[in-house]
Amino acid sequence: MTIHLTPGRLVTIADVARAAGVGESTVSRVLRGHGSFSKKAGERVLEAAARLGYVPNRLAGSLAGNAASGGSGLVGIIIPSLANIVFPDLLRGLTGALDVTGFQSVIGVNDYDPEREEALVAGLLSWRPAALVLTGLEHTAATVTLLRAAGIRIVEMIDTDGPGLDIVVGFSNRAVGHASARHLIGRGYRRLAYVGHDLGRDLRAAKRLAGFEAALAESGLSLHARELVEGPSSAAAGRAALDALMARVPEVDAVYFSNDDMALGGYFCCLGHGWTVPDRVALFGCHALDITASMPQPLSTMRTPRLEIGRTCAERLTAGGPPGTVDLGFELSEGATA
Amino acid sequence: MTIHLTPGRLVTIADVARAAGVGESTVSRVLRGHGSFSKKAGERVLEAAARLGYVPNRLAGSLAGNAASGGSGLVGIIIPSLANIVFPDLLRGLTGALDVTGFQSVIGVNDYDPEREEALVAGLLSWRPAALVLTGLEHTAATVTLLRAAGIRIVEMIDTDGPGLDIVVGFSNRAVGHASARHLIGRGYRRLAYVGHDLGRDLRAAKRLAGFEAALAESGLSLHARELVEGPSSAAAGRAALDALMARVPEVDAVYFSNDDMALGGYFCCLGHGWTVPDRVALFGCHALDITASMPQPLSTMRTPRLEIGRTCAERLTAGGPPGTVDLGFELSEGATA
DNA sequence: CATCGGTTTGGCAGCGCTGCCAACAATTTT
DNA sequence: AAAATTGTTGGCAGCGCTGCCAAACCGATG
Repeated sequence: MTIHLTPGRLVTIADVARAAGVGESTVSRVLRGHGSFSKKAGERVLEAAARLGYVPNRLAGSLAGNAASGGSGLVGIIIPSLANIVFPDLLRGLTGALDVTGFQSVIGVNDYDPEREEALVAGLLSWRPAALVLTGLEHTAATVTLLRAAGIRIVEMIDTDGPGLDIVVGFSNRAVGHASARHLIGRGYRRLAYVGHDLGRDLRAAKRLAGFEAALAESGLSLHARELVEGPSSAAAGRAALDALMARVPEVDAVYFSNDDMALGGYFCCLGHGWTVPDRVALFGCHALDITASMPQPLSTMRTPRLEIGRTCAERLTAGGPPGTVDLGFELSEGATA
Repeated sequence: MTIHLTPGRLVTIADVARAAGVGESTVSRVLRGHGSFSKKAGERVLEAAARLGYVPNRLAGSLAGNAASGGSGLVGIIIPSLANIVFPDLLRGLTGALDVTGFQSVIGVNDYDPEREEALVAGLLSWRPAALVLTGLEHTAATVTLLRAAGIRIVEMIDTDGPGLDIVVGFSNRAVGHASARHLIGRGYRRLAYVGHDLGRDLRAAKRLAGFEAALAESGLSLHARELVEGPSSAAAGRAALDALMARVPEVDAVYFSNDDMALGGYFCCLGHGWTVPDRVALFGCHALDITASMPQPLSTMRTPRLEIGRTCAERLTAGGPPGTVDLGFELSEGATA
């Protein structure tokens, strides 16, 4: 049982109406700047609301007003993780743009688990959000059913490799992997390895690897080795994995990492062993995290437009345009490690 | 039996009641497992709800139940930034623990701006959250008024250096700074400098510096130099700042950074210059970010219990205990850079 | 002074749900 | 067999707000 610091009822629109000597509807009109009202009524309402410390109850507002039509002014957001700065970046873009338009963000974290996503979608829908933002294109059948029945805008962000439900904003992870391989091949590397984290869960990383391998195949090459670690991406995992990989297949001349934090760990591994980068081994990451630009040798990686993705999601959601995919692309960050 | 629904309208409890051949209250009772109902009624309701794809409307539920009972099942969270992994970590602890108890998190980011925090508090309160979680102890007078009037649980997290409004969960930033200085002094460093970011905005960092300087004073020392950069903490800022600092006051033998990411940037600076750490200059950070544990020389820093803070906030919020401060402390992460 | 277009206003019916209560059914007790 | 007990059930009044509508009001016009 929650202890209330101050007892009693909160101030309602009826209280304000009484205090201002007007009707409830007038208060509502004044407070939302909707419809017409006299200057005098406006002043009295504003004064009374301020004096009483009125805070509108959007729960009630949403129930009454938009029940059938629009939505509640809440936008549900589901991301797979908060541990990898990539997702807070998306969130940053989203909340920044959403705030401006008066929407609040309700977030859920599904730990890369589709079942968990399903539960979160159901939970979020119960708040009758104006829209839902999901990460990636892969969802359970039940999730899709829920989403379809909800009748609201859906955005799937980050990944454009496949059909979306409504609006899709991101970039092609396959193309990122492909371009990364092209870059490494262009630099003359031939014994390429992959170091990554849990591919069964991080499907975007899996798509990047698929694109990477496809590009290799086009050049008559194939992946020389791979080292996968359990669990999420991290510098520690990247360091340990590169360590194991190089012990096992020392002839590897370039490594593609699933993520910049993995690659940073790899770089630390090289520093620890005294290996020169990129001569002993070249390193290539993904996402261009801020940190990796400050390395003594800036990491060679792909800059993905995470903030813009978030921002664009918010815009499309509120703009009311047609469904479709927005590909925001990516950009080589040349660096000095590959 | 086929139920005809008006297109556009979502399934309501009344639809389920009709389909199951029971009353609305029975549906409500079954769906929430509240009160008593027969096994048969339970089955029919569950079947009908599943068949129709019923998703409860918590907006309506909260409105109805809110009068006496406590809150909407929404918890508002305000953090200063998403760019620094410290705050996503807090969020992770919070949402993780909140999810389990059926609460949803509504988040706001105030960019270290108290005015913005005030606006966010007002906005969040309009959703009648069951509780509000803020970062730090410093708020505008208007924010405090709003918070007091809201009559809900308030948690202020991360900082325990001062009086809180209700529940406070965190650690003493002053003590962190103090202990960091003690460590450096104990190691024999005497020409200590500080490298930090915008202190006017990040008040916790300012408190750490105050504690640091206090410890120096106790040992008859004082800060030998300081280098402050505009804007938020980042590796790039740390690198640039250490660079500038060492050019200006090369005799410095140890540097205390406002944050681990700044310290990481400092380490990169040293690597770039070929300075041995800690012999040429010792580095000490704050927060023990995962990344810094994987450095060739693990960073010397203070581990702050961010996940636990988030988790504890969630627990206290839902537990209904008395107001008070929970100091979760911190821990030296000895590392090899100081 | 009655009439008229326009503006301003308050009352009231919901929005979907829950809590309460009275009614009813299914037991058990006497 | 009647009474007392326990277990179920549906109806209905709100929760605070908004949208709609008819009424009241305004100055200006004929």
